[in-house]
Amino acid sequence: MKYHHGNLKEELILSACKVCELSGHDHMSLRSIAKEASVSQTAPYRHFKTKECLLAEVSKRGFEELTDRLRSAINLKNNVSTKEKFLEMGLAYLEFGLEKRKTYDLMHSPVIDKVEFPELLDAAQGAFEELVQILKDLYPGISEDSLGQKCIKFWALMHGLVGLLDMKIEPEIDSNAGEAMSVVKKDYRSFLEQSLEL
Amino acid sequence: MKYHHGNLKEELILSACKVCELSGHDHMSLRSIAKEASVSQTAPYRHFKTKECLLAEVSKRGFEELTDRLRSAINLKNNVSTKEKFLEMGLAYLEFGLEKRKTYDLMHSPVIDKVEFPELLDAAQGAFEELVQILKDLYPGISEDSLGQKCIKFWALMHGLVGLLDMKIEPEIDSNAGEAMSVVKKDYRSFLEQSLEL
DNA sequence: TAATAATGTTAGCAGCGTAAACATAGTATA
DNA sequence: TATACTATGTTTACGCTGCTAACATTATTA
Repeated sequence: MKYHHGNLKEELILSACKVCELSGHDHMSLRSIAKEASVSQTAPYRHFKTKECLLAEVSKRGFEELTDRLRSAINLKNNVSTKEKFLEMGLAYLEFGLEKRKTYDLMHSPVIDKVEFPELLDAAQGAFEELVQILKDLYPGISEDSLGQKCIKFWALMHGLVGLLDMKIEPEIDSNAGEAMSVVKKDYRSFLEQSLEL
Repeated sequence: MKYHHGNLKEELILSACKVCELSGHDHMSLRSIAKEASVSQTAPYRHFKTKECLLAEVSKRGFEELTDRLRSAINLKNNVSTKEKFLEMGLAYLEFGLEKRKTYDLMHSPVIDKVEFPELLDAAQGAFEELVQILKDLYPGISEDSLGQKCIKFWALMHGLVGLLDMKIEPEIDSNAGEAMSVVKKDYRSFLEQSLEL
């Protein structure tokens, strides 16, 4: 075991990602991350000014993975309609949010002040750009304002849905009727199709 | 100054609400709450088993206030259309989310495991019920499934919008075009109207 | 009136983020 | 090549945190 690790910064980020998805961001201590990387408690301070900086890096990785997933969803099949690609993108967003729930929470948590981390904003913008591009393809010649509105609407709906789908809170339509959420869960696709007015 | 406070539990909840909206839930310590209520650091433990229990109470109050606001928005004016009332309710939701942002965050934060606090779930259900009721008025004879979908769609959109409206992340449609979010901010009402298909 | 329960305080533990001082290894310069 | 410097690791320690235990005071009840 050498004194100098060689690649500790990257190792710490990976450990942090692991601990985050395992325990959730409000249960991850710098000490547990350091332990996961088999290094002393204060070693992270040689690579990150504060704990928040390390969390910001985890968050950034999250946005990068989300961007990748959205892009993949769009590009996977070539011989399908733009509308179909758009739907696939929506599903990819939901899947990411549900599979990597704890990371998704961190990405949207107020514990990281995004204003202080420009590269985090850039990573988030990356995901948005995928959306903007496909919306432009879907509605050729659309005005900037309409594009903006559609963009926001999609993003808000997806973000809200991730929260609701995972949440325990859900509207109880009727005491002895099925729960509203299960109706949605049964068929994301038709729900998306209707909600996004496709 | 008497030894026995008489109404400490309620006082602590109010102090906690105050500290929450002032500092955000990840910066509120039991000690600071106790100090705000001018009581010893461990006094809260006579009324709340853990810190989480106190936070759950704050969250519950949040849902109750939200419910009140939604109800008020619907009932304020009597001689307006159901559609108009529905729009007012949407605005009320957004206003609550933006005005009480820190509390809103706590209400949706994973730090409180909602499954462990049934009365918190009840409070959240209360808000949903306002929505369900007005949707039934708006679409008389609507099927349970459609009602469920509309319900989820509204809630997800509102929840997502609160996040986006407050967030620093937003889609950059074009480098030198206005930001998408400002388009929405300029006129919530018309955005809601369009997004909710009214 | 005496016992008991309820509700407050004080003292102290282990875990946390972080700073300071120190140790070791890799790099640049003489 | 010897030496200084920088980068990167460890140890130690501080103040803050949630929480428990032991104790003090007041309210309630037999």
